[in-house]
Amino acid sequence: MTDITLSLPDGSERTLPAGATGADLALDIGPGLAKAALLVSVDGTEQDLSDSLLDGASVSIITADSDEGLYAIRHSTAHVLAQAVLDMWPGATYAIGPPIEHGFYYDFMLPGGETFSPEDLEAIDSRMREIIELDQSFERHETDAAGAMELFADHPYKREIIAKVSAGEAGVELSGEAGASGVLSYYRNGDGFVDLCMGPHVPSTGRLGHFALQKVAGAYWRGDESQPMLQRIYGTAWASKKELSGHLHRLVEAEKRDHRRLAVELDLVSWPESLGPGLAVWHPRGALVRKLIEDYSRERHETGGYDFVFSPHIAKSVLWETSGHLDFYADGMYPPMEMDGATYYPKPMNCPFHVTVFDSGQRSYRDLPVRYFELGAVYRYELSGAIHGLMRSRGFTQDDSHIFCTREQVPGELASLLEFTLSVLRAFGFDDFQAKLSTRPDEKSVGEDDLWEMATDGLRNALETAGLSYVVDEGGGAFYGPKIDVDVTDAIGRPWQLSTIQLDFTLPERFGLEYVGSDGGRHRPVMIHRALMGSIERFFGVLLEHFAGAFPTWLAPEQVRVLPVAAEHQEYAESILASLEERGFRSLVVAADEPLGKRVRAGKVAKVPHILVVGDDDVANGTVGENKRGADSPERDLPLADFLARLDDEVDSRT
RNA sequence: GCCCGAGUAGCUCAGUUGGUCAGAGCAGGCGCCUUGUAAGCGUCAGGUCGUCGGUUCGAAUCCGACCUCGGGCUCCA
Repeated sequence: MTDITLSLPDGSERTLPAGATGADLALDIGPGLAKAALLVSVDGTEQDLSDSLLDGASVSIITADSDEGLYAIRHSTAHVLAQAVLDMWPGATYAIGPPIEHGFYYDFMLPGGETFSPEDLEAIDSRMREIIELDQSFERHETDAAGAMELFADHPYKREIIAKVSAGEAGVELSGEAGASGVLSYYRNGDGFVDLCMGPHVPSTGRLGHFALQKVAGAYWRGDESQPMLQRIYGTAWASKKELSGHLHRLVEAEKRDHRRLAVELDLVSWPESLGPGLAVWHPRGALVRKLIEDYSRERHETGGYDFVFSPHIAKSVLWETSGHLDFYADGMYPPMEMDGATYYPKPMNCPFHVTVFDSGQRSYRDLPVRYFELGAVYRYELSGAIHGLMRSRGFTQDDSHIFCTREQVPGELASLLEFTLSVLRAFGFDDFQAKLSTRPDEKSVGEDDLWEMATDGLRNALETAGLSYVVDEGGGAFYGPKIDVDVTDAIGRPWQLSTIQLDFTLPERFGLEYVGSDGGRHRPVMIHRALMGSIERFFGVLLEHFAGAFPTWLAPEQVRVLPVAAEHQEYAESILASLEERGFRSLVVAADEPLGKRVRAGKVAKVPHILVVGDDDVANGTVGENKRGADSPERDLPLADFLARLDDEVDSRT
């Protein structure tokens, strides 16, 4: 047998005996690497370490430091989960168990439709740790469709997968040649447990262990409501104990930012049970912040070339027939109301109303572009299980705009629109954006191909002009046109989809909109739908989580709290308050009925950005003591004028 | 909508195998304290234990239905 020569990532070459595996290679490079090795990448494809390497291949050893390594850990942990469950529930069958962001899941069907309880999770966890302790190896085997069908004779979901894969219907893109060649792979563990799996896996169960089972949930087979409901177990898995505990800690931190919790704690919003699912009332402090957000939005639109319009909450069915909503969006609409022999629907969108405003008179090309803006409340019938605080509700207020322009104006409008969008979002402290371009859906869409193409190109150009990074979601567009969605990343790295810009050639068509061109002829305008914050309610919720309740000074419902040290300083405190209010700062004096420490704490808990403490020295010198939110220690003897100047700067710069 | 879980004072929660189990802290009212930077002391009031029905001598506790809330239902062997 001759030796084989392999190229390594650093450009060097290494020679090993023929038949050498990835594990041999890792050991040859060094014992440390051998210990850390999980997979081997061969010519860009991840494989098991036990696979023999071919002469001339370009290889690299994959450890938990890479996404691929971490994915293998999660995938293999899911495999152990299935092993434990099938071991503990005779007659149970399993479906799929992929790695996901931060972890993994596995879907099962228990005998007799039994379900998992939280106590079961503990028992499964223990069984998994036993399997890991045994350090069973993951052995890869290959077979053909018939062999696989026999092997998984008792497991209908696996058989369905086998049928699909062997028919080349699924998995081809992702599994590459495995699906296309008709070869099916499965893995067998030390104790005989077998799972259909394209791999690769870590070498043995002993390489796992830093995991936690998190929750049980129902999940439809293939995500399809008409399919059976499977029992899904979610877990998280990491390369080290430290990373696992770090992740669990981050989950706790995220929970602390939950807008539903903060909204109640900070007395902003509440959800009285008597109102119904997803319906909130805004308390004075919450309403104040919301008003500030809306005021800012109106101000920007006013200076941004928009005209304000208003529209009713309901309209007769003919409007929704003309718009196409009843054909394409009926599932998302509230049920109709019968009145005086006519049928009315609550509006799921504002666009048809804005169209009717445009259509109320004759338009000239000299009028275009026309930009209508409305903070318009819309009602959408969301599934009850989808409702979530302010983030997802059945009624919300869009910062909605519809722009009517000529085809020639489209590129310029889109470019300036995107710039406007980003500028408004930046004012609220977001500066990390990710865009998505969604193209024509396969079904349920209207309009001619060339219109879709032109619309899509217009959006793409706007993205490129703005220099925004974006991904393409093929088939993700609305029924009436392609769109751009803009996500922001919040303070703890979570993405939130806020803005949407959608081109629409069909609504002007449906409503027969026209303008008179310079040639004296009649032309059809192009329509652009867009929302920046999307839903004001949801945007408020996102801000609340982003800032963890500590709104920047310009948005804080209470900007300054003045605390007299003792009753004798009350008068001075009130004079400070007068100075603040004179300048429009939202302020409060809390009298010395309670100890200072307690009042400071109350101010901190309420997340007031500035707490002023005033005592004898301040009365004598016209100063204040400032205890600023987030500062390490208070600052004494600050001249009032200096503090006011700082406050002005802070509000002006929106920090 | 479907699966799992939860629902005790305004908030956070305790309540062992059904039998003084209707409690605590915070918040709130009142009084004392007059305070220099994250909880001073005392006292009072607050709940049909989500709702309705059932089992039982007896239910916050067990069973059923409903309501509301939470998690999940696109991540493809």
